[in-house]
Amino acid sequence: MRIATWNVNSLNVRLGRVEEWLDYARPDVLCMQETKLADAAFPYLAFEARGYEAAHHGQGRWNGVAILSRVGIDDVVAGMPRSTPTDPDEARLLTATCGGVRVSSVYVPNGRSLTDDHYQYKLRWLADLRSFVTTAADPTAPRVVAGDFNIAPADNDVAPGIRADTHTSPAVRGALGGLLEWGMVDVFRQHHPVEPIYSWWDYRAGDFHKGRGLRIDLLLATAPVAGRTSFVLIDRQARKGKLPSDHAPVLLDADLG
DNA sequence: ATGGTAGCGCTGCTA
Repeated sequence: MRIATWNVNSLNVRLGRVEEWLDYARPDVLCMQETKLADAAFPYLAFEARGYEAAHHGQGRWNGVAILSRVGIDDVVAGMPRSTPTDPDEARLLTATCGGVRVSSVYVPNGRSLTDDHYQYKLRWLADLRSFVTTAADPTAPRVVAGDFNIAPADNDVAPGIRADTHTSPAVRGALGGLLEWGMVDVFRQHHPVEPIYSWWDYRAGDFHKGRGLRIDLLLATAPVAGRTSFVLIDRQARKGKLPSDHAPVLLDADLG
C-alpha cells in the first residue's frame, strides 16, 4: 500500500498538479493539507474519475484537510476533542479508515513566533492531537498520522542558516516525541537516517533553488505499518516547474498483504 | 538581503 501526504497550498490552484501527480505516483491513500476550500467546492468528481473516494474537512479561505483513497474510506471523523474551548475551531484534522489502516491527515498550526499566542495554541493543539491518537488506539494497531506538522524533528531537518524556532523548539519537538514514545515511527528517518533533505521551501528568496528548506511534512506510522515499509520518498520533482506548492509530497510503500 | 513570494480577495492576514 502506498500512502502519501502533500500540503497543496490551495487545491483550487493546484488541482491540475495533483491530478498529474496521482496519475504517475498512484498512491492508494493521499492526505492533503491547506486545500483552502469550503466543502461545497471540493472537486470530488476529478478524483472519482481517477478511482479515488474522498473526504474533505474544509472551512474556506484557510486550512482545509482531505483524504483520498482507492482502498475504501470508512468511519470518517473531522477534528478531535479540544481541551481549550476558547481555541479556534479550524479545519486541521481528518481521520478515516482506508484499507485497514486508520489514517489522519493533519495540518498543525504554524506557531508564527515563540512570543505569539498562536505558538501557545500550536502547543495546545499538539497536546490534544497526542491524546486523540493515543487514547483511541493501541500502538499495535495499524495507524498512520500524515501531514504538515510544522515541526522539524532534528537539526538535519533544517537547512544551515535557516532560523525556525517555532518549528524546532524543545516544546514542539517534545510534543512530536510523545507520539514517537507511544509507538509511532518517523518512517522517512527510519529509511534515511542522516540525509539532510527537505519537504518545504519558502517561496521567498528562491529558497527551493538554493536548497534551503525544512523537513516538516511527516509520515508517522505504528509498527504494523512502519515494520513493513520498504520505501519512503520526498518527491522534489513535484516542487519543480510552474505554480508549485511550497511543499513536496512524501510517500511510503508498505507491504500490508 | 529583517527582504523576499504566494494565496485569498480586495485589505491585510497567513504562511
